Amino acid sequence: MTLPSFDEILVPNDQTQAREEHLARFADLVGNAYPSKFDRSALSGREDTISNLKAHGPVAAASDVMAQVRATLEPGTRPPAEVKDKLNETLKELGTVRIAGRIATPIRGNFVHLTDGREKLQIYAKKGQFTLARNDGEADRDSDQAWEAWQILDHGDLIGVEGYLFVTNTGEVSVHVERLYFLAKALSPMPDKMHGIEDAEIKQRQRYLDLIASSLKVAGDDEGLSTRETFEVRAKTISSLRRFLEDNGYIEVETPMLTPKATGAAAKPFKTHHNALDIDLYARIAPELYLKRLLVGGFEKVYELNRNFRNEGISYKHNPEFTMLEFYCAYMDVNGMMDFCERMIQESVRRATGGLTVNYERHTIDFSAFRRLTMKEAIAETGRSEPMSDDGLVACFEEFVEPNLIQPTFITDFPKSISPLSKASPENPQVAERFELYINGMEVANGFSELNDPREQYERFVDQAEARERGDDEAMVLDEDYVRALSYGMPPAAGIGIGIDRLVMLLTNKHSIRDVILFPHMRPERRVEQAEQENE
RNA sequence: GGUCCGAUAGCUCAGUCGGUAGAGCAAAUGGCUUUUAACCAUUGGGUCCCAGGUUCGAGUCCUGGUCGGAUCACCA
Repeated sequence: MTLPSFDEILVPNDQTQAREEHLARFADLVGNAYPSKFDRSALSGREDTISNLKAHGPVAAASDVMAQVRATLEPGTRPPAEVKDKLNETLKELGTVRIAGRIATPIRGNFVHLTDGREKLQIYAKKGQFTLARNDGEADRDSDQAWEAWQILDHGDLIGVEGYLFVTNTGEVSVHVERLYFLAKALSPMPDKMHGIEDAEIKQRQRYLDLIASSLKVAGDDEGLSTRETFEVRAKTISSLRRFLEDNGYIEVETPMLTPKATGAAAKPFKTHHNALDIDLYARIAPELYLKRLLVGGFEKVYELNRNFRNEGISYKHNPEFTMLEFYCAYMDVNGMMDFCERMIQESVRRATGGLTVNYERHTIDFSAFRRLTMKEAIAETGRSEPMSDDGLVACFEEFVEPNLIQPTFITDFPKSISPLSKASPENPQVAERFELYINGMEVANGFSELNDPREQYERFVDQAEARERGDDEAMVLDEDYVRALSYGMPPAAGIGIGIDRLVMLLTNKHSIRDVILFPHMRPERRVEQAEQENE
């Protein structure tokens, strides 16, 4: 086996060579170019990250004062010196701040911005007025050597500074550096500060670089959420869903990802092998049957928010692994679940966006009230005649109705034949007590009254097995232990699965699932020589 | 898998009819040193995705391939 060399992984060019030289000089100047820590100060009662200082700390306060002063001035004019001087006295009394971050602008002159990934803060270094801290416990380098060090810092390096806050002539709150710390080197050059990374492949493969680019970007804020903001909304959405469920008495559980049978949904699984047991296992396609075993066991409200794996096509709304929220509530039926789902999604929209409407592509999606239609009613609205067979009904729905369901809509009364885990309606035994939620033509959720009659559940599995015999390789697989579990008595219950990636797409106005997954599935990267060898 | 489009400097992109490989940003050197995306001057930087073909000559035309994007089909 031959491993690639360091130079094959990081191909040297004029930029990396300059940075390597700077790194060597820093190693000499500070003793250790990769120190273990940097303690940030806590002026505002919390660690002085740049974001905290700008949101809650003295930087926020001073910026407010300057903003008020500026509002009284002609655009482009500098704030009066007396205002600035007074503010600077107050800031200096606060004492020393210690902040760390990535150098967000090329070094040019005395000013540089640092970023903590979200916010930027300007720092000012004046020759003769700061020293360079050593990372090996020795005494600081003097101000001449510190100035030498300042000049060989590169765009993207990670540094810490100790100094006092002040306001510049143009009114920007900055840190006057008194002590400079070198924390880590950026050997590779930073992306273009105006354009960032445009190549979708690099954005996805090297998400770290995409995130750096979005934190360095200077202008052009009309392009919607940055990559950073998109994943912050994703995190907020997920935590709001968890909070909502827990406030309503649900507990989070974890059920197997590696399962002996891929069942609980209609999908093709990934197969793997356990060596010690010498058995094949499948990455789960749904946690559903495990969660309902917990209803049998007496957990009345359970949820699981985690990945499912389906060995199928990749598209703007499909990734081989995707995040699904599934939850089950004992003694509730399909109608109760629709009510609950509606309230929960409204809450997550409110948390993510502050309101109940979302602009998505050319549409404004209004989450304030979800429509409810039976599948047949939805087809009738298109003016088409109603197909007779279940398969025809579903095909007609998927082709003519689904793409046009832009506003949040619950579709109910699915054919029982395609709903093997769902209770049949007492009024119409051919119809399942099931719904799917559609938004912007995408299925976002799927829920039903859970079938809890073990004998009927067995018969449904038999029907699925027959469909499989006929060539439907996505028909559901019989789970004997699940039938056995139902035989002990499962309370009447409703359950639902919500596609989190798709929900986040809607909340962030992203049109590809890959834009809301940090590391979406991609073909492995191959170097040219490798590809050539394999082709021979 | 089908169709269409794309790949040129570290990044963002030009490149006309087939005739010496270009710009901005970034980098290096020097100057400036309270600036607000781009300060001034100079310099360096290229497997034009890969392989083959046509041609006196290919970034450009042709064939095959790799990777990516859009879209259609299947799937949540």
